[in-house]
Amino acid sequence: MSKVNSLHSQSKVYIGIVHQLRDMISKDGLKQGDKIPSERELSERLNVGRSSVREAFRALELLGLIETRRGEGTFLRDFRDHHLIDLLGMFILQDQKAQDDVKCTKTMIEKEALRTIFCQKLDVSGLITKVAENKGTLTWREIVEDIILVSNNYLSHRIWNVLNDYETLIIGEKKITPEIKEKLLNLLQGLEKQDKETVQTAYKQISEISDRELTNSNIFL
Amino acid sequence: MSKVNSLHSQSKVYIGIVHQLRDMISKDGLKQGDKIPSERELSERLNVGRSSVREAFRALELLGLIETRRGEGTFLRDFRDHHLIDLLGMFILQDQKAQDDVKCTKTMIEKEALRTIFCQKLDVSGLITKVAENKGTLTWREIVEDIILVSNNYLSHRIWNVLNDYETLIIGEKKITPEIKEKLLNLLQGLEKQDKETVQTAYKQISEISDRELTNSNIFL
DNA sequence: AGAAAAAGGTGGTCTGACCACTTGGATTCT
DNA sequence: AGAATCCAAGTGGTCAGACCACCTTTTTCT
Repeated sequence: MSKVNSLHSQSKVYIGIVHQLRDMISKDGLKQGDKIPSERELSERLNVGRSSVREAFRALELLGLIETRRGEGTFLRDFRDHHLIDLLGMFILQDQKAQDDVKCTKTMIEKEALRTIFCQKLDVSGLITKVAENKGTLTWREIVEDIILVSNNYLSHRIWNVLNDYETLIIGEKKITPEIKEKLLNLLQGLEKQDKETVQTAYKQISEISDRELTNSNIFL
Repeated sequence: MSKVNSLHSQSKVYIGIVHQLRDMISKDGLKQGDKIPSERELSERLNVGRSSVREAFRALELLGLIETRRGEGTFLRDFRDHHLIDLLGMFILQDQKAQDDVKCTKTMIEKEALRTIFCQKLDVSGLITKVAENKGTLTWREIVEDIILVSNNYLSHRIWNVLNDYETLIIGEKKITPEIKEKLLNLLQGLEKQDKETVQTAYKQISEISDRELTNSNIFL
């Protein structure tokens, strides 16, 4: 009984429920979109009050990890869908230093991804095709995300996503101009041909172009 | 009345409360450490049930935005102290690949910190003294943390901390052997003398030593 | 004055009661 | 039989009230 308190000795019940939930998810192999036991059932199963279950649910909901639908139930959400950033942005927006940190860290991840792709000679031919054939539907985010995905570090990808969300919230979406597209192709081809110089130059150029636009956007803040 | 629902038409009350809280914080100029009105008071002021206030509080608490102390009250936390990543980690980092990703990402942050320190010629003399005079009380974590702090990217620091916690949990704490201490001093002095070669060599050596020990530890997993 | 006890405030939790909404099966109509 | 309707059960959303445990402050007792 009351596994909630036995395993994770923390005081708060709702924290215990969060942990239980996580265990339950991994043990039962629940995937995104699957249904989670109802509040009432959980409260019985775990010997806790329904309100405590709700507290845990609401916390996870705000984090974007679950989704509740009135009259239907509670469901696991696609982890990629987090709206963490709305929240964070809502509370942190003011801090200029934090914004700089976000930019630095994001850049770091991007560079590292490029480095990894370069050093491990990972295949980017698909990406080149994608960019080359693009007819305007491609977003900047999508491309950079693809690049990071090729580098095959899911964690970095997640962090980058969070940071990008945050930045987008403040600055807005970056557009792909023909100019950027060209540099982007240079960069990708540089990766493919193992041409370090080209990659570095292209990346630097893209950064400069972006910064130029960012500065413009910033005026309005 | 019920400002909660009037302004932000969203259905859920607790979401409205989160927004109200945000407004309240910026309007009253609350800083980290300041006390937030009690659950009972808020529930009266906003014409909502106390349980709804609690749901909002628990969500913000899990996000690390507020802190509650039984018998005392609820307080604002350092916004930059969010444990977003902890949460993500808790739910996402479960397999071997994820662990590799953690190591890569952690290394990336460390390297970037070194790069920043090197390029911006930041001062590490204090660190050198600290390491040199160390009488065994210094932990590996502390040193690397200091290095990252010198690079002055708080966000990276937070992420690194989380990743390090995660790794420590799985692998255990790294010790500082005389061998590592020596390489560490080389590295720091390299930074100070703007000697790129020394820094790179030292970092590589330290990595190798660490990996050797990590491999040993891993046997027991 | 100092120590001990009581009072008041605060978060932590549970219970029970409604409400609003969705769903699916039973009922009714054609 | 088939289609449209209705209704009961299940689920989340919210509230009110009751305790408990804990901390601080005040009062009381010595």
